[in-house]
Amino acid sequence: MSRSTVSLVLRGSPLVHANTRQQVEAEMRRQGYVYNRAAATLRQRVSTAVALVINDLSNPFFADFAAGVDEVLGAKGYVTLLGSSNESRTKQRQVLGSLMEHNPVGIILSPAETSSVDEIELVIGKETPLLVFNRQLVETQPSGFSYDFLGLGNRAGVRAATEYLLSIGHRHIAFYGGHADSSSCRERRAGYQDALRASGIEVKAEWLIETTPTRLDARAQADALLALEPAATAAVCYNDAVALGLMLGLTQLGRHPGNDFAVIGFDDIPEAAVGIPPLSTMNADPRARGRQAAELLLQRVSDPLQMERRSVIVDVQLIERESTSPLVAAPAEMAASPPG
Amino acid sequence: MSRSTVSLVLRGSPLVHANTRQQVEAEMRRQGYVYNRAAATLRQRVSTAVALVINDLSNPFFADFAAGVDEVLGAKGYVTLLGSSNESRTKQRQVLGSLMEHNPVGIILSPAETSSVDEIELVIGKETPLLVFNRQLVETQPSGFSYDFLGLGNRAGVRAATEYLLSIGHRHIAFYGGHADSSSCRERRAGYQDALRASGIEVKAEWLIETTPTRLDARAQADALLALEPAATAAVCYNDAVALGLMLGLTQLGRHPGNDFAVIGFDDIPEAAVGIPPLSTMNADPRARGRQAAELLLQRVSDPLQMERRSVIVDVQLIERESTSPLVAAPAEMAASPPG
DNA sequence: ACGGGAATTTGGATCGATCCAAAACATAAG
DNA sequence: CTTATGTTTTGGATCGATCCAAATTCCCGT
Repeated sequence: MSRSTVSLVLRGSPLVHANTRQQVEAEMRRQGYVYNRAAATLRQRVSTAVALVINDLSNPFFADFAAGVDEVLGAKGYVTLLGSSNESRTKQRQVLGSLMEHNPVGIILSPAETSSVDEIELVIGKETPLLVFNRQLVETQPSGFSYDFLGLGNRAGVRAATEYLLSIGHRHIAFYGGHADSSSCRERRAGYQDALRASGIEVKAEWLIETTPTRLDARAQADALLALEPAATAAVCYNDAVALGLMLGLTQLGRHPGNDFAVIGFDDIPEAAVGIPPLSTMNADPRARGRQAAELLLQRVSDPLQMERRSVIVDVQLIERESTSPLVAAPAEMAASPPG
Repeated sequence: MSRSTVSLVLRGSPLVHANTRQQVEAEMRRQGYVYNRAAATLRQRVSTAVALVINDLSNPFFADFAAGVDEVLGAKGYVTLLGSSNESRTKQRQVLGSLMEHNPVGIILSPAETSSVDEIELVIGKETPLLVFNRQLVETQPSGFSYDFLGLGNRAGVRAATEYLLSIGHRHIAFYGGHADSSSCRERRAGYQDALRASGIEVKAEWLIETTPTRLDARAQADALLALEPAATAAVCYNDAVALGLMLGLTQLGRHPGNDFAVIGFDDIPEAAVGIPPLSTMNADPRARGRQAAELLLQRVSDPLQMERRSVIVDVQLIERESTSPLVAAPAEMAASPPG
């Protein structure tokens, strides 16, 4: 019964005799022994931890994503080290630094806005595999640093949303909300412009309305939409939070979204299905994205150098609800489709 | 420049000379050195990790709670080890076991339904401080095992909600939704009964209507409410999901919640504010609860034996919205109204 | 220049698990 | 009984940081 034999039992090695194994296991139970993974990690230089850093955990979209990540990591025997940055690059640096001390085999990062490649590399080094989710990192100078990326089809998705509005007769369509300096907002705007251009409609700057990506601000600035000339009859929104805020704002201004104005969002957060009216939007299935992110990272971990740097863009799906009625006002219809 | 000196620098010890410290720090930067906390933990037998196990991360209530926990832990230099159990006791056991291998200084657990004290103790031992959130653990046999508890004032909260309905004139009030075998549902029902009894109203069994705690089932069973004799004019719901489902169901049955029927929920999830109509509910501020849980646990960690086992119950606050209108078509009597 | 107390540095031993090469044991064949 | 062969077990060395007691250096007053 030497240390070595016990260690073999711990690792489930076939080298130990069945009898010996049983004795050891009995004694472990008797003592209430718990495996010390830190010690194993120290010796083997391979941990079973993965760092997950989220820019905004209280956003259900990212919370769901985190749940998906943890689901897969847990199933494969990894432990999730959680950190949240609250969109602060400083906090993000601290959190990453602190997590790095635990030697994670890889990192899944949903970065704070405007994070740069360099600042991330500085903290995590070149060795630890990194998977970036949702937002591209700002690349100030060409660096040899390589990471995988999982993102939403922002551009294609918003293009589809816009084309849908066009298909039901709208011609005066604004793009509402978001900060022009965030990469996802730029991409979504591009999709909007793609769709309009493809239909031969000129895109005017004043049809791009900026707000902070919150319900509150979106609601406050709703009047900017109605001030357009000619008046907009529909808006493609940066995300659902903005869209819901916009619908509230429009209602307060005496308009009836879903009736005399069409609104479409992005994300399909749970509130979207129960909004007033239920909000049409683009669904990205964040939990599935979380699972996918974990899978991608683990593939990279098992094979750090071989594969090319990957960039996976996932298509989002149109969810038609009542906030997008056809342009020509039809007799009011009863809602028939139950929310998911 | 021996190992020992470097170690002193790492720990920020005042024993090292300023010059030496600078040299060492310069060399660390040059090498891109990262501290190996596993090694330190191994020697000191004190980790900086806290395990956080959540029963349902995709529920915004718990996601927010987790965000609050991580906020405080991160600020105090701890790392959060995340695990989610998806309400499965088996998964919960696995996750706890796996996290224990990382030697956390403490555990914050929002337990899966019907988890027992014994099964938890079996996995985590008697040594690691435990803070249980939201649900009491089932106690099958008296055990010396001790843990702290942070919970919501379910009973007092629902009592307040019910009293509020009474104060605006309702007399036929049902308790709608939830499973009678979950501890939070029992507590909330008790609060409902407290309020009615205090007003001298008899509580009949058929006024307690069970559903699964989901929007879908709550919607499907709405007719059970209207079948009561005399018909209910108001319902206190197990939680917001149930309340929102109920409102949908009532609407489909031709009723108008907030107009000819009062509904009040519990939790104040984000959807509540944008429901049709906006839902009155009891707010528990999950993020603040998360912060509080982290504080409580860290207090215990810093002083494992001294303090008595604590059980903190936090009051929830009434949020008045439009789903609870006063009873208008009341059959006369507006006698002695209960204290507001 | 020298003793002495304070300031600073240092070499082993240690935490718990793993690696590795070698030892001990068992079994079958010659 | 020995050799050969395969099966189990074992003792040191190791990972990186910390602890601790002891050694070294520094600085001051005489």
